[in-house]
Formats: sequence, structure tokens, C-alpha cells
Amino acid sequence: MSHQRWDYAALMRERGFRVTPQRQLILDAICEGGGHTTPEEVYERVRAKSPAVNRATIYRTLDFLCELRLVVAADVGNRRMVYEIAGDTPHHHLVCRTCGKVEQISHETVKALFAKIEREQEFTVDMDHLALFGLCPKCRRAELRGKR
Amino acid sequence: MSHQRWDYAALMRERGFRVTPQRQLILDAICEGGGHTTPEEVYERVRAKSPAVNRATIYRTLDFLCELRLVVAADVGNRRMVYEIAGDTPHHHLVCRTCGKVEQISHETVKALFAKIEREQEFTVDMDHLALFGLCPKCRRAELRGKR
DNA sequence: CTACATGCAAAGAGTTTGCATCCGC
DNA sequence: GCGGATGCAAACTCTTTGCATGTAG
Repeated sequence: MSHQRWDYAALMRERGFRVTPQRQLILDAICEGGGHTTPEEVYERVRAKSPAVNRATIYRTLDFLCELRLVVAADVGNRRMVYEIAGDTPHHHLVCRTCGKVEQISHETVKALFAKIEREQEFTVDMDHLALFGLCPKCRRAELRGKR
Repeated sequence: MSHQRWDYAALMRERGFRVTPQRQLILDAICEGGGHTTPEEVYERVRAKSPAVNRATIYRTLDFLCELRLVVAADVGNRRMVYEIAGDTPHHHLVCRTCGKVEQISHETVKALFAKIEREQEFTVDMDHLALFGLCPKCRRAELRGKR
């Protein structure tokens, strides 16, 4: 999925922000991540193309892109933040803690839980990205085999 | 719920570890948290009673207590770890992204989602601590008021 | 008495901020 | 040219580590 730079550029300008080379490089870097990208990965990828770009710019731009809702941030635990291009449909991730494979869950599936929490505790969960850890089918079978 | 210091002390000694005043103070401090306590809160509470205790000891002891499984650690997002006495029924956390307040959700509530994921995608979610972000009732009302 | 635990200080990682400079519009 | 964006360096938070000292068993 391309991030369609032209649209993003127009969107930024419309809202009175500037389209800078750094911002484009950082968007590219997040795209290259496919799924999720850490700030450090963004930094490395950007630096490969343009070594002068500063870490502070990475962080400021990631925040900026999140505020524009072009990018979403997800806290995947272990004190790690990951960023990804905001997609059309909100989705969540299943992360296999053995092989690291990432699957998706639809927002529909998760919404039932959020609704239940809202109903029972009045707490409004508004996460646009949820990361759930566990075992993918393959690793689960491997684990069962190992335990016998 | 008390942490029953005598049992813990016996357990530590059985396994060849020492029962020190610091360890007892730190256990007390986690207990005082009721649900969940950050390292900083532990530090403050311990320091109120025994000002010489060092931050490094807090971190080392929290790790130690986790390894003994007397305490469980939960990554509550926002790069914040919280600790609590082990042994309660497994539960999860709701974190208010405005005021930072942390509430609990029962494992029962969450299990339905995990079961659904298992059924639909064969993926076994096995998280013992899930952190969901959103707005607590109070901040939600404040936000609604602000938007009018 | 001995090994484990602690205090201290310093180093780390990861992130944020103040300020001068730069450059997109 | 103006004001937002960037680079730089420094600060900041949270956590970890090496080493000498202290103390539980």
C-alpha cells in the first residue's frame, strides 16, 4: 500500500502546514516498514537517504503526522511505540510471541469488547490500534507437541 | 487484601534469598497501591518510611519479586510499568489517556474477545495483562463539556 | 564469616525542549 | 519576508550497572 505522497502533501498544505523533504522521507520510511515501524527504524531509514536529518525531527514529525491522522501510533508493550500509515479501516494486530508473525483482527471483532466495557464501567475505550500477543496456529501446535 | 508478609518471608528463605527490610517495605508499598503501583510510587512510599532506600534497590527488588512470582508486572502503555501483588484473579487495565487514572477490567470480560479470536482465526491470545486506553467517565464528561 | 543485598554514582536508552537558523509558501 | 520547520545540544525521565560496603543467615 503506497502512502500516495501527492494526497498527503495537498492535505498538509490545505491545513496550513508545510511539505518538507524530511516529512516526505519520514512518511516513506514508515511505508517501507510495511506494518509497523519504530522511531529508531524510521531514523535509520531516513538517515540512509539523508544523513543530516535529526532524531528530534523524527519524533516531532511522528507526532505531527499522528495529529494529522496520516499515521497512527501503537504502543506494543515493552515500552515500544510503533507507527504505521493510517489505513482506511481501523484494524488491530495479533502478534505471535514465538515467531513474531503479525495477523490482523477487524475492528468489528474488537468493538464488542469496547462496547461491553462502556456499558459496564462507563469507560470509553478509543484505541485505534490494539496489539494482542499470543501464539499463532503453527506455533501453538509446535508448543503442544513440545510439551508431550 | 494483605500480602501476608510471613508467607513471603518463608518463601524467600526457602529459595535461598534473604528477607531484608527493603524487600518488606517494597512489598508493603505495592500492597498499599491497592491495584497497581508504578516504580516511582513504590519509591515514594518506601522513602516516606525509610528515606535512605535507593531507586536502584526499588528496580532490582521489583525484578526480584517478579522472578519469584510474588509480584506481576504489567506494561500499561505510555512506557509505564505497573506492579501488583500476584495471586488475584487475572485482570486487565483501563488507562485514561487524559488523567492517567488506571481502572481494572475482569478477565471474564476480556475472555469473550480472546475466545472469539481463537474461534475465528485459531490464534491463541494468552496475555495476562491487557492495557486499553480511552477516557474515564470524568474526563469523558469534561471533554464533552469542552466541545460544546 | 561469607555471599547476597544495598547504596552510590555514573552511564544508558529513548524522548523532549529551547533557541538560533533555515526555507516553504 | 514571515512564520513554521529543522538542527543542534542539552536536559529530562526512567532504568540499569559496576563497585565498595553492609548485613542476613
